[in-house]
Amino acid sequence: MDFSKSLIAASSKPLILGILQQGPNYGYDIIQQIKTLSGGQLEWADGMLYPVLHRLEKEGLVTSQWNQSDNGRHRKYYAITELGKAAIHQEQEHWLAMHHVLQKLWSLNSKTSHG
Amino acid sequence: MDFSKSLIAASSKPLILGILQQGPNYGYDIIQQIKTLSGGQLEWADGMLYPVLHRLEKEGLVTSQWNQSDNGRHRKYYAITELGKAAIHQEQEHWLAMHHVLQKLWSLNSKTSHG
DNA sequence: CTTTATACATAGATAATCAATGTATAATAA
DNA sequence: TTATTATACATTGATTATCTATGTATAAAG
Repeated sequence: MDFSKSLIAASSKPLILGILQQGPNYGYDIIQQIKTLSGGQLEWADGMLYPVLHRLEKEGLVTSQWNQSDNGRHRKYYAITELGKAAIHQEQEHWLAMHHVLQKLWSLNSKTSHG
Repeated sequence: MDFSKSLIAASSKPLILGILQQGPNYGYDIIQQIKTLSGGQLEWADGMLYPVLHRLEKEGLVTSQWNQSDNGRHRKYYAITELGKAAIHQEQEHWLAMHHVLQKLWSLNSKTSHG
């Protein structure tokens, strides 16, 4: 689909926080979930995700913890904080507000402009 | 409302192109329209708008033309091109696709997670 | 020992907002 | 004339973000 950088940027925070609201998760699986959720439209590279996770952690919206999986591979599990849950609501409000502005504009333009 | 930079960035292109689809317009008035459309939530500074307009022109999505207004002040009117109209559709598709991904995620999280 | 999948991390190029600043015209007020 | 406010366009510089490329490491399959 080739989404623009800016749209990816605008969605990364609510997307990741939203996934973590379902339970703690680690980077590699978050990428798979994003792909699944979007029906294959969004394919994040790992080099994209980790800097975002580190930023969210720095902002106090998530915490991280190293854990061993069944396989013996080490995984860094991220969990959402209370601050992170509040941020989800804020992100959701902002997104919906912008969505309504765009919808209003699109509805204006879909009407024939004579009358 | 204090929208994030990234959300402003993601909306700037569809917002401006959408406004210009209603007819040619100039920078100062586009800012007023954005404010009106958003119910006062979005207040763009002129230093934000003009670089975006220049970028859109460089991309061939809009054209510009100097005109005198009734007052005698000179205004640069921007008009959307055919390429610009096509870009609107693309922007709209991308926005809606992302919107549906987020909505799916939010609907998952609004359900109680025991069952 | 090679390849593939999993798993995390950083560096550097590129691109974008946005506050601050500058130029200029017209109207209003002293 | 001078000052202020609203209109109108433009650029600079600080900051912030993606995202490709690259690196490290473990485990399984062959």
